[in-house]
Amino acid sequence: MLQLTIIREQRQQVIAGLQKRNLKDAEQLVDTALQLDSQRRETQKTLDELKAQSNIDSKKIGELMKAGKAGEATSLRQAVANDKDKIKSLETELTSFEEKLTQHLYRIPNVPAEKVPAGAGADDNLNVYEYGSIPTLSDDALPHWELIKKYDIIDFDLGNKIAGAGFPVYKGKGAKLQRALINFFLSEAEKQGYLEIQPPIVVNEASGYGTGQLPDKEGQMFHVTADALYLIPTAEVPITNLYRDVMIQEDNLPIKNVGYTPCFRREAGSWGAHVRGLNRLHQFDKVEIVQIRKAEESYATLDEMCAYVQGLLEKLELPYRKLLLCGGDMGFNSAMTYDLEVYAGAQKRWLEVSSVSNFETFQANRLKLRYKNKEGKTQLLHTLNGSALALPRIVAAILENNQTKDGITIPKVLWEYTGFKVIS
RNA sequence: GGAGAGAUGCCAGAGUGGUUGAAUGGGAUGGUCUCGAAAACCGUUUUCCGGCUUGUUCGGAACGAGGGUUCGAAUCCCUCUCUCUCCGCCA
Repeated sequence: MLQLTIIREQRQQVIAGLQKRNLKDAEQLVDTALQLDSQRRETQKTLDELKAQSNIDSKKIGELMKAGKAGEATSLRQAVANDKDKIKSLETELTSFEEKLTQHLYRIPNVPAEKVPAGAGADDNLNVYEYGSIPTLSDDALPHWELIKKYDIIDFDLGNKIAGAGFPVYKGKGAKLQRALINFFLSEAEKQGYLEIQPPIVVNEASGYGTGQLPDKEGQMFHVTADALYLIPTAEVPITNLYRDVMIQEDNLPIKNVGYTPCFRREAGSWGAHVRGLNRLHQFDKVEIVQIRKAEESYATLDEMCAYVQGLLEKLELPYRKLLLCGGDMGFNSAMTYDLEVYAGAQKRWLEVSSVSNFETFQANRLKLRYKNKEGKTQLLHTLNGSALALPRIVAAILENNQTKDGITIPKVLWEYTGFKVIS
């Protein structure tokens, strides 16, 4: 949620920023917020004055009663009673303005950072870096959904039987490869100073609002209605919400957390012909890194986090490219996002395996996540997160790119975690 | 699942319906003292919203949450949430 003070003080910049997201009604969104805000303030002003007078009168009544002059208090009591009705209706009005304002602010996405290019969609993203060479596979190279059958390591039919489409079952070396990747990612993160967190994989409604999944995206989460819980779409939600309503000691900054969790996504309406095999699932595993930083260092941190994720891909010997997302392709909450995509040789496609974002104060404002600086001033912190990494597409790329006549070779760096070097 | 107890500031813990934003103790922090430290003593110590004369300023709000009674509620009433203890069940 954007900070109202910023909308007030930098109206033009906010509008211009939102327009980079290809929002046509940016100006109207901002001005409606400003209008609701000024109505709210006006109402509060009158209300406060009325309450101040009524507080004074009540105090006087108290003094008169103490002094045993109950008779003299009668007329004052009448006056206060009259004001009470006005106060009540003004309070209702104020609450309604506040409610409308909050609901409205929930609908305004974050303002993209200066470096973010304007654009409507994926075509306008900037390819800022490429690593490795595109693998040249023989003509009979198999896509991963064939390879998993050939080696019997991941079974979609079994998953379909016990749960539904998009819930694969990992077997034997397939399961071990999952476990190895998770351990590899967690160990690497720990070496970088991230504290491992194992959070619940369901969250309550307040947490959904805290990180911006709610309102709007409830259709994308599995909802346990009987208990008012949501299955998490990413570890970002529980981990970032650990710091909801928290005033952080400056000495404890920066905060660096890493967590492995299964992730659940309904992916309603996003199934198409090109979404096969592991490319898109309802449940998948992911290791997520989260950082909480002071405003002045958050962009350096964004670079640092990208560099870390890129390092993982390089260790896994996967060719990748790094995209700076344009305004129109960025998530609702983000101020700046880099996507990392690996190349899957048999599908001949780039697959997004990580998305690293700086949310600036957008989440912190909702979360009330703050710290007190050296001057004793309370300030919102910046939140950042990134996948490091999402498993299924990494597995897909490893399977496709590393296939040989004798089986699939496992990247060296994983050997100590898998205990085997080849899937055959 | 059954029975009971409770929820107050950074923590512990008071609080007859009328200067209680809140006693007291602890912690933290500034100062005095000291060569330095401890002790002692004296201060300070929540957050949100609004106004303007942007100030060591004025007003409003907050004692789990939401309602109600009252001129006035931390204090009385109702609903909800959560925590703890005991019993039952159980990985």
